[in-house]
Amino acid sequence: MNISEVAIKAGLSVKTVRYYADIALVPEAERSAAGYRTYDEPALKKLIFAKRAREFGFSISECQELLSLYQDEERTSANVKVIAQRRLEEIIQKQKELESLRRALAHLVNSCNGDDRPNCPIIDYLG
Amino acid sequence: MNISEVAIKAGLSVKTVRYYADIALVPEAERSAAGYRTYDEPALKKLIFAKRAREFGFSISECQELLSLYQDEERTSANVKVIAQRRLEEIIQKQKELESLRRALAHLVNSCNGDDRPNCPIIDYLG
DNA sequence: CTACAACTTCCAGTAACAGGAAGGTCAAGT
DNA sequence: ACTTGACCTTCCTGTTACTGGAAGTTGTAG
Repeated sequence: MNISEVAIKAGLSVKTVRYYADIALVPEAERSAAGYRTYDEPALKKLIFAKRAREFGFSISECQELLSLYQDEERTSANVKVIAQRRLEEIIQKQKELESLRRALAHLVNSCNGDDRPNCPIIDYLG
Repeated sequence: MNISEVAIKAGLSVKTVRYYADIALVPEAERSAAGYRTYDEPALKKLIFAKRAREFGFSISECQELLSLYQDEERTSANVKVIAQRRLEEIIQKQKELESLRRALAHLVNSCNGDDRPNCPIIDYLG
């Protein structure tokens, strides 16, 4: 497969696939005589894996770790779980922050008349 | 006030205050003979305003808009409210995304034994 | 033989700063 | 007067995970 075919199958952009090859996250399988990147099934699977991991918000380096574990027959599920749990905690933390922001901002927005006068509790709060 | 004093009072780093001056978000009030940035009370207030707005997740350019409105006696609260409401919607949208991520990831983490065997539903799901 | 699509590398830009180098300035202590 | 050390300046690089675009090469269809 050439890069555009594998990109479509993985649901990634060509740019992203090339980028993943550059940073050695998912290297191409081989190069054609003309220097074109070519991908095989295992490489495609890794791209799909990387894509899903990224969707969960794992960083590139976490994706590295996860991909290593993915390919490691000797892996332990404990190792995988630690990484996932760490990410889960981050998500929960972020949720807490967002919820407190949402409450405060919603309160301000609700108390703002939104009319043509200058008086505004949002501005007052910020200033 | 020199930059470090105003930075402390605004709860920002010196680097950030300098950056805000560079991008003209909150310019210094004047320069001393030696070329030092000096800040007065109004400048400090703007820095504090910018800091609070950033904490709500407003982008720098939104902070620009809000600061203009802050300084505009002719502003309408409607204009302010539009910006805040837009941000509120973004927060709510992000919350939805995070909640769906959290659910999916929590489910995977819960179903993973986390032992010394390679079998792992997290890896299975990603692969 | 000629388009034209798809490929390549390389460089710049994004957001909002942080880190650090090289050098000028200021106030205090000797 | 001199030195020391804290604080200031500008300028450049790095961060994250890509995206956009330029310039040049290759593959393929008509």
